[in-house]
Amino acid sequence: MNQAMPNVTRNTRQRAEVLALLREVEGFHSAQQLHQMLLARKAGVGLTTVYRTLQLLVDAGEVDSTRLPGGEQLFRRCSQSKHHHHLVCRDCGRTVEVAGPAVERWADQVAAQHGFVDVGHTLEIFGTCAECVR
Amino acid sequence: MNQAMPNVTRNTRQRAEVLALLREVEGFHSAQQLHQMLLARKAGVGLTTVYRTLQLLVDAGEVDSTRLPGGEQLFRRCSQSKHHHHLVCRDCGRTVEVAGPAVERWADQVAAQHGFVDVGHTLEIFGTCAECVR
DNA sequence: CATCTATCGACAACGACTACCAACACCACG
DNA sequence: CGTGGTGTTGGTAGTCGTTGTCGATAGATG
Ligand SMILES: [Zn+2]
Ligand SMILES: [Zn+2]
Ligand SMILES: [Zn+2]
Ligand SMILES: [Zn+2]
Repeated sequence: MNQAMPNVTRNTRQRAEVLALLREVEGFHSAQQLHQMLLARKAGVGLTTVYRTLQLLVDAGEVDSTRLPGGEQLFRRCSQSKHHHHLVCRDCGRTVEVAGPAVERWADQVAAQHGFVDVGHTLEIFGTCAECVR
Repeated sequence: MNQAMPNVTRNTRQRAEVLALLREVEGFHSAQQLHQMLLARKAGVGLTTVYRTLQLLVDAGEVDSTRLPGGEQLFRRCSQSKHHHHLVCRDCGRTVEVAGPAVERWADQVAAQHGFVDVGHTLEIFGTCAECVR
């Protein structure tokens, strides 16, 4: 007959391609950009699969995601697994990982002062990097 | 003949309606939500105009905007016109306006250290407010 | 190999948002 | 008050990122 247990993650060629690309790429990129790169290297991966794989990786904590002011979602494989934030170039996606212990404390403290619990935060710094200025 | 100076902001009924609504409403709402409210009160304001007016208000610093995790843009008339951030309850949407001069300086300084220019940032603190804990 | 089923992917659909453009209505001026 | 011009409106069509659909495909297990 059969048994119910729809919880197996398969090791497919497409997921390996996406992961390999993310390992070589620097900074944040959109799903569509990554898809274009995969096309360029003749990796056979559909756009839908790119989206799904990225979402899987985000859920698994393997990939960080942020959103452009326009709402577009960007993805990046992060080197650190601990909590940190990003300084991102609006034009080329170059990213610097930054840590601000003082900011973390400030955020928690402000929230506590107002009686908030289970506190989290989002913080992104945007700008144009030195390369893109020229 | 004529003179060139396309920089006059007119005082239209539609803009007054949007502003009046924003004055009565509490917390963050999407453009479409606000449009629905305007429909309900029989104010004749098109969706396009709602979007345009909100963008005007954001540019003028009269209204603050943030983005839902899904990317949808939310708007709120803020009591302060100067730069500040928000502490938002995940459950009820209650919002506290907070200011952190130290954070502002830190963000600009970090960006400058890495050669970034034209720098901006986003910062939101999320949590569960005292009311919603009970 | 055989079989089961998670996964793929081309395409359609969706939702937020914007461009278009002819009709409209502020408002400075006469 | 009229009137002219020009900033503004708004229905509609289109853009764009993202997700749903569903038959075809291909991992994994024995
Ligand atoms: Zn750059
Ligand atoms: Zn943090
Ligand atoms: Zn609450
Ligand atoms: Zn700030």
